[in-house]
Amino acid sequence: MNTYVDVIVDVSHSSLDRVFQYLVPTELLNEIKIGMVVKIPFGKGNKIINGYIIGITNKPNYDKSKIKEIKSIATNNITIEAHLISLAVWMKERYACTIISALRTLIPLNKKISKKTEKEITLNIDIEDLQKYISIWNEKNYSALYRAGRFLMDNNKCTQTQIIKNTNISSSVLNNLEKKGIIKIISQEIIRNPYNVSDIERTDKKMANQEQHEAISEITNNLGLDNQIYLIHGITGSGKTEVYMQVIEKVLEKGQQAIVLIPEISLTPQTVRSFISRFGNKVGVIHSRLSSGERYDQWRLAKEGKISIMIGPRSAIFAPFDNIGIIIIDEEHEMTYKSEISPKYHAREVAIKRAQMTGATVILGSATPSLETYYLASQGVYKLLELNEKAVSTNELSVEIIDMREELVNGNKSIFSNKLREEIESKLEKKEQIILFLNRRGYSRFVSCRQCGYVVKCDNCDIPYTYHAIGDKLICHYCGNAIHMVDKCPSCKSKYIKQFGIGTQKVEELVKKEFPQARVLRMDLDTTTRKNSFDEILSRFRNKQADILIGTQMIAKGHDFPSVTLVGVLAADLSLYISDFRASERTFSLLTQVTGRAGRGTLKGRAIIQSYTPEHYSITKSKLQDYKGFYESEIEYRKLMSYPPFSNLLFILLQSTNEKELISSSFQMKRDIGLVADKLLIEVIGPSPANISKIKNNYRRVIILKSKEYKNLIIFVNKYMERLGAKYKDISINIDINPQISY
DNA sequence: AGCACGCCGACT
DNA sequence: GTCGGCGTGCTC
Repeated sequence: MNTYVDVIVDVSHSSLDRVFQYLVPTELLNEIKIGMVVKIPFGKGNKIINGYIIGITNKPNYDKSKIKEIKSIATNNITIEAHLISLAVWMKERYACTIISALRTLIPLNKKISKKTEKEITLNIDIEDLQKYISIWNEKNYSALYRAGRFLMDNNKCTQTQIIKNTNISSSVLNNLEKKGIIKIISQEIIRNPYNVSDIERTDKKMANQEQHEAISEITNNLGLDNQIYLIHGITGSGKTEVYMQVIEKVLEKGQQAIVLIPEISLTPQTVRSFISRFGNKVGVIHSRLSSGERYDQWRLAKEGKISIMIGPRSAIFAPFDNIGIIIIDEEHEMTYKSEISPKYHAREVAIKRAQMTGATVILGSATPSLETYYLASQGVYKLLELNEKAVSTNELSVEIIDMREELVNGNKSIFSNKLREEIESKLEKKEQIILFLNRRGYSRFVSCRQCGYVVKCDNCDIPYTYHAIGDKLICHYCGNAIHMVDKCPSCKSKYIKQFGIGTQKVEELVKKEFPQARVLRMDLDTTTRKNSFDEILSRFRNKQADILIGTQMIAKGHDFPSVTLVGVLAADLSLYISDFRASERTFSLLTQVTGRAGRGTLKGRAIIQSYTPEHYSITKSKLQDYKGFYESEIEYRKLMSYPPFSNLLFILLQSTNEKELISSSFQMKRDIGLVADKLLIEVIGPSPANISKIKNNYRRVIILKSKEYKNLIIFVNKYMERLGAKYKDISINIDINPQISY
């Protein structure tokens, strides 16, 4: 009887996103397995492409005479776990992507994958004989040979790179030594290791405090019993990592594996270090800057069972483990968990799905959980575990909010309040360190009155207007409403109304002017483009080669600077009044994080938050580090406006170089969508200019579809998007469901 | 997607 | 007569 396989072909097109059947040649009968990648002839030209086996059968449901044979098994012998294939199918349904694009994201294929080799040098003669050679070389002034010999005395086994680097010889010297029979050179395959595990000192587990202990036993007692999802809401320094690690220890004892997701390794190096120092070479690390080869090595180690913990960014959720006990998502509120390229999956959602398929437990951890997650925890869908005590006693942090409107009234027009200036001077005098934070991200600007703090907002939406220099206009990005730029405050008639646009560069200039004695470092996207510049700046600051660090949100994450005793937030409002319903959430989270940088050492910490709207709840609640208070206010707003978690948003991004055509097409498309939206319970918002209305000569407009039912948005996409694409083929259409940043 | 087929106009 | 334009349709 013939054996056939169901194959997904490696071509990303919706019309090919279905099963194709192939005949298994007899010589491959015993090798073929579900999850395998095979080479198959495809199409009229019988072009050889990759195919993914997702099923095996004896009864083909296609004309037998037309079924072709598998050519061979793909190199690398990559197979995927069966449940990962189901996961890919789920991703197709959830994210309206092709199965093949889902499969591609979870297999390290289609990239140049090579095994890396390194030459290993071994001494081939006795030490005494080497000693003799060395004296001869010394006598005859063979300096390169002499240096190499001296190095080999101490290291009779080393790699070629090591000896070349340490002795400054060339490889021809090594070849010479090999010819003389003094050394042996063996080419060996090495596993690229992005983190040098052996360099990190091992540490034992710490004593858990009462709270940590309770969390650990709650989770470990229920491991494997159900697919419980936990939310650990733990304040900064409450020791979430210790809880993760002790849970993982139990998981490993059961012979199971763990996946730990972190937002971005370079931002949370300490988390990675502590995992490695606890679990050593059981840990695999995926780094965003890894080459595809390095990535493949980590993947293979997981596949072969040589590691049992995988740490990495969102893609690490696809680690090829076959017996997962726990999936941990640290800083679960971070937006990097949502992929911005197709398939636009959210790692948290995928993690929960994968856990459900495999019976694993999920831990979501954060000091400032996303509204979506905390809402589900409050509804009892997730189990909430709270860590309110500091695990390590740190000094108290006093946070003060400065009303910048008053500063203006008192004649202070500078970006520093009098209080902040005093504090900076005093800390400089005491040789303590200072962080100045200004989140100037993207092009976001808002228009505000310096007299009364009024922010000019759209009448139809609770969204501030965005200033557009072209036409000197104020435009609402949610409904497209536009008014002319105001010349005086609509609220108090003051003429001190203007758009805000101070960035970190300007701050650096002003700091140098006002505090000429201070040594200043600036860290933002512009100063960290070079490789390693990120670490360079951080370590220079940590080594006290500077007094003041000025930076954007990249300095807010879990860095430990024991000598920092003052954090100044120059303009807390910057991230607040951008055209995004998540602005408050992000502001609160950011302020909580950045103020937490002060007082981590033995000295008392202080934070000063400057704001033009100090009464806003995301600012007042961050002063008290009061997440629940913030949540209560924010969830009310979301409910009122019917934003997530009470609805789902589908962003349709339209782009074209032809502005006129784009505008008319966008209105026409809105009408087209309107014809079918009602019966799917979808509300259509827009079209309006995108937040960035033109990028690289492409004009951008957005239509937003809003629905309580996620699946209705998917139905809409599957049923109508292709048709819309065909109708409006001159404009580019991109969709994103529940994006983390508004377009 | 990507390739072959095919049905038309401009050439050797 | 035939070379090559791109519109159409199919891929196990």
